Amino acid sequence: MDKDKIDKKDHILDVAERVFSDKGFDGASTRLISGEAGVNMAMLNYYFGSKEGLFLAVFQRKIASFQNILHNLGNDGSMSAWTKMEKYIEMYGDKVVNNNCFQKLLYQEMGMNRGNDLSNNLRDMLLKNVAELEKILKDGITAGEFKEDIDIPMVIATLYGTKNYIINTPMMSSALLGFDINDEESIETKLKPQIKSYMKNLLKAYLLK
Amino acid sequence: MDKDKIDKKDHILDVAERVFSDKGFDGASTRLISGEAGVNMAMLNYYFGSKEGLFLAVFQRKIASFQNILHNLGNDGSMSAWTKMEKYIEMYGDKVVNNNCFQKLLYQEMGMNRGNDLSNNLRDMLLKNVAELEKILKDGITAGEFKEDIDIPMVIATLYGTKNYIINTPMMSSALLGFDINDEESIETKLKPQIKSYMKNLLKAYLLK
DNA sequence: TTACACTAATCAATCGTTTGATTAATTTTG
DNA sequence: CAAAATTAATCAAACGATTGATTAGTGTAA
Repeated sequence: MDKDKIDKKDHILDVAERVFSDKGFDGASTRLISGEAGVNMAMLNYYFGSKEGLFLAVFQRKIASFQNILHNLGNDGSMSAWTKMEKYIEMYGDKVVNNNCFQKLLYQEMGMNRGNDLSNNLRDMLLKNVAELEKILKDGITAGEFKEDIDIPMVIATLYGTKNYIINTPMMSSALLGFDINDEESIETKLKPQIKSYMKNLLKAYLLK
Repeated sequence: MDKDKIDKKDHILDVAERVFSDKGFDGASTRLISGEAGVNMAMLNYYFGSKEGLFLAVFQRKIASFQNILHNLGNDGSMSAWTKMEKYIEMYGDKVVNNNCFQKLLYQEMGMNRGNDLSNNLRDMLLKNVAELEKILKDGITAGEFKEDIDIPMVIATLYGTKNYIINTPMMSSALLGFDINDEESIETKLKPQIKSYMKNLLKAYLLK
């Protein structure tokens, strides 16, 4: 069946996503990926053309799902700007845990100075999400809800930077927070509530008049 | 002269620091590093034993200088907790620009899940810096200067995370901020003042009663 | 001479990729 | 329908290139 093929490709992508995010692009060999996925090495090239093609496919699979999640939020006129921010924080707090291995991979690659198209694609993708945030913040200012002198780009850097710091340096954040960042239950019961609550308080204090 | 040897080693370390931070450990080949440094490939092993030894040496050279910078701050009783925080932010804002290529390398390596001793050493080193911040924040609470329900680990994550986000993903932050993050003059005249001012305002709103 | 600094050449290992052969599945043909 | 032809999926083996590392030898200064 065709279904099996898709499942198999998907399985390879799952494994590749994990291995890439652990070892980085250069550190993850095709032998390791194929080995962990339980498929023949040649299948990677058969399906994805090349190692870079596989890497790209890992991202492209996710990009679509990220695309239109946020767009509805910014254009909803019935909510106050701050309520939108709270919704945004809620969503982003959930994304932290669900896709933390992909998020790690994403920002790892963004940090590299590869001349690839990939880097540009990723940047544009992220900028779309960021644009929604910008819109919410600007609307909040013009509506008189937020202070006029808030630093929008920096707020965005804080929002994503705080999250990245926690999930990208688990050794540090585990020691800081007092529980294991890599443990799924701890993430669900401790990290998610904590980061949501903190971020709301932090931004409430900074943004609201 | 022995001086020449030291200068040469130092030159190699400078180059290695930059190349490692650009390409990552696995992506940076010894041929590339030696080529950019203008030395024979074998000199890397001659001086540093191995590629990993070179990598380690890049860090060890910096670690010492980071060690005792912050310690004086926490134990100065004459300053208020908030003044200490401001001093901390000033210092950290300067560090952003001066060592941004090393900082990138540092957190790149911290993100990797290598079982190395290096990762543990780096974590311990960073935790020492973090401990000073923790002390300032705790003292501020007991002194009645800061709110009692502030989330100390999260504040630290925000402080370092915001900085890391900006310097580790220059493609994103350049687009966000509207100027080139990699341009030294822009960093000096724009980024440094902006990040200092923002971080003070942000934390003032969140920390102070 | 002796110890050190340095180089070109070379090493085995591993890299990503390609190959030719084999099997499984599908389509076409009689 | 059944046989033949075609395509897709999979594999072990090997490819050339590159990796980090080592060697044997050259030059140099004390």
